[in-house]
Amino acid sequence: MFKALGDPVRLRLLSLVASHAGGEACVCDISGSFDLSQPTISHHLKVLRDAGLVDCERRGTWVYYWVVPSALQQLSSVLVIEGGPAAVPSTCAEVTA
Amino acid sequence: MFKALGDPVRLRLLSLVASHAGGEACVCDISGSFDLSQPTISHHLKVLRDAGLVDCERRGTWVYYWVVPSALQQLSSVLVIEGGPAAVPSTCAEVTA
DNA sequence: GAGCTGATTCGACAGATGTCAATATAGACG
DNA sequence: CGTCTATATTGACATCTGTCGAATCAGCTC
Repeated sequence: MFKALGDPVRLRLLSLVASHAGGEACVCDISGSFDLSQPTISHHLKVLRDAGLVDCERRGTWVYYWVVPSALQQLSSVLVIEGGPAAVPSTCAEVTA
Repeated sequence: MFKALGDPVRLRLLSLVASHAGGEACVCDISGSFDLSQPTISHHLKVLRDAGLVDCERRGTWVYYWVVPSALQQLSSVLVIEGGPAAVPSTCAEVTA
C-alpha cells in the first residue's frame, strides 16, 4: 500500500477521489486534472485498486472509483504504532477533556 | 515519505528502529536482520533519512538511528483526512464511551 | 602512525516503473 | 448492426531503483 501511495500522481488521484462529492468519482471527473494520457491514469488507478486502496464499479459508460476507508485506517494505525502510543492518544485525550 | 516507506526493506528497517530498546538503534544492531549487504542497508537508511522519517547521530564508532515521530504523525493525519473524519473518531468514541 | 572495525560512498548492472501510442473492450444510442 | 464515447489493455521504451563489490571515511586501540 505504501508503495502504491509512493507515486505523486497516485497520491493526488486518491486525494481527488476521496474529496469528490459523494465520496466517489468517475474517471472522466478527475483525469482532466492531470497532464497525462488517459491510459496512464487508468494504469495508476489499477495500481491503487490492486493495493486495495480504492474500489470501482461500472455504471453504464462510466466507471466510478471510491476510497476503501479501512485500508487508510489500517495504514494510519500502523504508523501510530511505529511512532509509539504517544502519537495519537494525545488527540483522543484532547477530545475526552 | 510514502515513497520511502514503499520498499519492504525500508518499512522493516523503520519498524526495527522504532521498536528497538530506547527508541534508537545502531546500524550493527539491525543490519543482521536482513539478508542484504551492509552498503545496501546503509543506502536504505539514507533514503529514510532524506525523507525525514529517521535521524541519526554518530557516537564513536557506531551510528545510531531513531524515528522522527512528527513525520509519522504527519503521514497518519494525512491518511485520516483522506478517509474522512469518520475513520478515527470511531476509535475515540470507543475510548470516551 | 598502523591496523582494525563500523559505516558510508562510488560505480556498475539487472530489474522494476512510469509513460505513451496503438489497440481492444464495454456500453449507449441511433 | 454501426458508430460513438468512456476505460482498459498491450507493447515498447526511457528512466528510476535496489543490489552488490570495491573503495573510502571515521574513530578506536595498540
